[in-house]
Amino acid sequence: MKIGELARRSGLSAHTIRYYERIGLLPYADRDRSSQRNYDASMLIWIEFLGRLKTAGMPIRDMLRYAALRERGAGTEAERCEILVQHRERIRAHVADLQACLLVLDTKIAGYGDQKQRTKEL
Amino acid sequence: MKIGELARRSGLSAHTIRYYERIGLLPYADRDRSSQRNYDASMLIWIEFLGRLKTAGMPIRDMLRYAALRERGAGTEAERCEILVQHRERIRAHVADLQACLLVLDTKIAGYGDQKQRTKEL
DNA sequence: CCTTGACTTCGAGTGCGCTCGAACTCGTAG
DNA sequence: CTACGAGTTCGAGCGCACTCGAAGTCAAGG
Repeated sequence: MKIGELARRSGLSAHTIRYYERIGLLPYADRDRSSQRNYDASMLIWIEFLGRLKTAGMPIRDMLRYAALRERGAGTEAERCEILVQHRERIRAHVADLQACLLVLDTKIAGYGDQKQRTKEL
Repeated sequence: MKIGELARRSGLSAHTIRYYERIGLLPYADRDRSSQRNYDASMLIWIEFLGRLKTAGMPIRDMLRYAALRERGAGTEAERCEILVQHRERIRAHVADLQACLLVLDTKIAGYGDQKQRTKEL
């Protein structure tokens, strides 16, 4: 698979894929005789996982640590796991924050609703 | 209250408070004879609410729309309410995304746990 | 042979949300 | 009187995560 197809299938732009390779988030891809990157389907899995981490708010520098350990392969599992566990805690905290915000918004919106109600009643 | 105290009590830096005023997120503050800003406690409430919106991931441009309507006062309630309702939906969607990420992470972490288990057993 | 279009590298530019520093003015305490 | 600390304005700089454009290469189709 060339970069264009990977882009289409992953939802990233080709520019972004090259950028991710440049910074080390994606492994350096094999090139064909005319220097074009050639990917196999497993890259989609990795990109999808990166997308999860991104959605989860993980900064790129942490993804880089994870990606680097992944490149090193066996023997790095404990450290990789540690990164994920730490990030899971951050997400949980963030979800709790968001839920607190939802409460505040519900209250505020209910307040506006009351006003509307009173206006109607006039 | 001068800017330093507001900074201490709100958790923002004085630099950030001035920046927020500059862009219109905080109302233009009254100045004393020597051009120093003078705040009353109600500003803390507003800043705290802005903090909620920020935690909730609202971009500054949307906070600005809300702040502008608030400045205009009465008659803007419906529009303000609309902004909050829309943002509440975005937060809900985001929470759902995060929960999906948590599931993926739990699975991944459990996988690493298994490996650790197997290693122990060797 | 020639065009087309997808690829290559490289470096510069963008948008967001601050963050900082320089140079200045005040009001109060010693 | 003077030194200090807290304030002022202004504009520049920063970190993040892309995003884009220029200039070039290459393989396949008409």
